[in-house]
Amino acid sequence: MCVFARAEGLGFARLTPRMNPEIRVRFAPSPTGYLHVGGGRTALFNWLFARHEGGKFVLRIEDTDKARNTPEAVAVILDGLRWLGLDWDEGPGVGGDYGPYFQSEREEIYERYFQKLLEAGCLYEDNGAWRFRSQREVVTVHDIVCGSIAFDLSNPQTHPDMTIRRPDGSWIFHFVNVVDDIEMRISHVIRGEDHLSNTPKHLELFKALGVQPPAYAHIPLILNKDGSKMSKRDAGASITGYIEGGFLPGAVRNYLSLLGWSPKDNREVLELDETVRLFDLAKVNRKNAHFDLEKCLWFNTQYLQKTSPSQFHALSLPFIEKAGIAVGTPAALDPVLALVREKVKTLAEVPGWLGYFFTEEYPFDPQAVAKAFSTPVAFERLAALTRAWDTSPIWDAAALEAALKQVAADLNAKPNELLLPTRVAVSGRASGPNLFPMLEVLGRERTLSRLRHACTIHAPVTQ
RNA sequence: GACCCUAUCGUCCAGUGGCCUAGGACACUCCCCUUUCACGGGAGUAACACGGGUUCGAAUCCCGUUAGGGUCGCCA
Repeated sequence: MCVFARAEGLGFARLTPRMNPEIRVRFAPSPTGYLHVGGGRTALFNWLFARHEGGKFVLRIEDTDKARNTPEAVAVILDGLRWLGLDWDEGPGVGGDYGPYFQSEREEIYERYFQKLLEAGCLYEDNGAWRFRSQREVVTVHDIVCGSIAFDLSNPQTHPDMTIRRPDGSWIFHFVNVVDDIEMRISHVIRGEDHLSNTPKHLELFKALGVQPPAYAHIPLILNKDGSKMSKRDAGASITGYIEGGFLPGAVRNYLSLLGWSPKDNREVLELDETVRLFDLAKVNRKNAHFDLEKCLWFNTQYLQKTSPSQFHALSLPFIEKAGIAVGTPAALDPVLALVREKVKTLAEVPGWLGYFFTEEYPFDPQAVAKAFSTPVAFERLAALTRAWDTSPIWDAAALEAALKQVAADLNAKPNELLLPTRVAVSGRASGPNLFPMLEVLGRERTLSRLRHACTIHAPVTQ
């Protein structure tokens, strides 16, 4: 029998007091090869709580499953958290007083606690594995988010004794999780609601070990927009997807912070320090959230618009380089970026808008060509426009616009009948930045040669 | 199946017994701005799951039903 739990009728009275009044939370991911958006949100809430309370945010890697534990899989998690701006006070890379922070390196600790439970008679062997003998009680979870919930563990059929150690000596999640939370002096466990039903088991372990359990806060899950469970493949499920998709960390952080929590005053675009200031675990709601990529994109545009030109430049550059666009000097890129920045929702969309600024081999969209050059007069007009611009003493947006209007008047055409053909001729497409500023940036030489070239290749072959 | 959680516009959040003929945001529709597409400004469509209670009064409290989610592993 489990003597810790019996303790001559004193029960919880002889529990060891926690020596630290300090707030300490932890994010304890398993290195599965990707960081789930729900995990990112859990980490975020832990981090926000720690920062709000002036406590410590600990990162612990739960890599007891040796099979799929690789350095790459760990790196993905670390990179994702760093990208989101969630710095940890203790954990991989930064150390701390309660390490090591990889479960695979904490073997002796688990062995010690295992012996404790064994000596207390709380364990029994089953086919080589070790099980924890439940006290078969009603265990009540006092949860900051969910309230008090009673779980009746009395029926062994429905609540079998949990296994804590496999025949090969490796450890099971419930056990190491509890041991580490004790050893690392965790004061608040903030995790996904999928763990709520596991919590009574964890509480039994704490009781058997004679340690007062931490406070719990189970936060709602993030599901797909249709309510199904988000898996790796689903859009928006992986933090890496946001990094590669050209999202800004602040935007994703802001969006995720509002899934299950809000400042209660209808504000949505919240700076990080403001979120830290206002974050309140007790005000987290209990309803699962459905993920909406559209809204996340909207946040991204909000944050994108707040970047300075130089920030936008720096942020865009990796995506431009990845797209293989040779931009020449940074100075050549800036004016183009200034034209294009209001058109994009993500950094990944930047290259798509500026390709034709940096090559003469830009493609022509067939639909745009059909629309712009449907009639032979389009070429006459373009030719007249080309002549007028060729002799324009000044090459700036205002001059170009004035000249175009004059040409249109001379030709008895409306100005906007000249705009689309011009745009398609110089860019190959029907939409883009404001035309005249765009031509100003493009420059006289390239604009004129493109106009002539487009007339040559798109003019009717019947002439 | 058992146990647990949840239930306000399509989605995310407000709303904790009377301020609610339910508010904000995303999306959508329309209008304005615009010599493209966007941006921006304005307007609009759209919800208290259902049924019982409690109460002078319920989106708000209670019960049931239904629906969704979670857990029930020698996964984490």
